[in-house]
Amino acid sequence: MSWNTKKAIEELVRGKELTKQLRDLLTKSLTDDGFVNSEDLVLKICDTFANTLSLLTNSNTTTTTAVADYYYNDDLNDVSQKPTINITSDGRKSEDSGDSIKSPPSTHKDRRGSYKRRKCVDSRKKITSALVDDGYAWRKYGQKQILHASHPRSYFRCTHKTDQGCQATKQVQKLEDDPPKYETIYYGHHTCKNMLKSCHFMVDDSTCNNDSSILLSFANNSTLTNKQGHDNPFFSSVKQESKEDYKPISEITYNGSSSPEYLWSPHHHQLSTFDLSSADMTVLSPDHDVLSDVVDSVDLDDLLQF
DNA sequence: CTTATTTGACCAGT
DNA sequence: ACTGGTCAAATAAG
Repeated sequence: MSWNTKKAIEELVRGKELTKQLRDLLTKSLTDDGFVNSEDLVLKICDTFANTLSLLTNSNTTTTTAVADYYYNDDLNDVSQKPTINITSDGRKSEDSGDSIKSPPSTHKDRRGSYKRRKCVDSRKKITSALVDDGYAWRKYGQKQILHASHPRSYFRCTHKTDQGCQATKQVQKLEDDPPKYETIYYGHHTCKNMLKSCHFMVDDSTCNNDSSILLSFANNSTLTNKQGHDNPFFSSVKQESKEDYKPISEITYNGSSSPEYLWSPHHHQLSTFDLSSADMTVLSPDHDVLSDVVDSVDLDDLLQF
């Protein structure tokens, strides 16, 4: 068993334990109104972890390694066999825009644009078929028409930049119209505590070591509805970005060297009913993007610490 | 009222 | 000089 596989199993075990804690938390803190299936839902999440663990531990070495590499690969060039994964590893944000931005520029009143251009930044790229709510609270701070691009690029920073100094940012750009294709590039990592919007949960730090956190996206549309949050409080504050609808995603790319993020897909019907019997080893075949399935309903951020 | 978005200005890197 | 990333005033939304 490869190191990656071992690590994956370790993390899954930990995730499962954390989910159990979340279940306990939910059953205590939530009332029935609007969230009647909370326990059922979390139980399914637990099952997902259990199933994944089972798959990993029972499958052959080749398969598990492939899966693990999907998660942990930090080399952009190693994902050629996985076209939906686009990993970038450009290093760290140069010393930085943060500083130059933050430092209150002497007495000069207008220091707009006073920054250092982004360069060699730790980024994670995702390609989606529609704008996808990743669970974080973002605030748009700019939009720019990019050369040779048919659509403008939007710039977002974490809402908690000012109050918590969270440096996470992202850029979203529409690449194609038909079919719609969006590229989202994430820069930096969320250091804010309260960074999740209500459709996601974050296990309290006290339950995780090393600042690890597990994010869960309750995307089971068989038990929950998502019509602008009218039916379920867990979607109540999910907002749209750039006035465009969030729709199912077709592709996900991320930087495997950092933290895999799983996107919520409100129209994805398979995941919630994922079960071991139907998800036999064929699911793990190299031709099938099992993770894009799993990924659509579970949002794990910073699962990997380094 | 507070908070978020829009949009032109600004500036560093190329 | 051009381009892309950010700022912040103006504006919109809640």
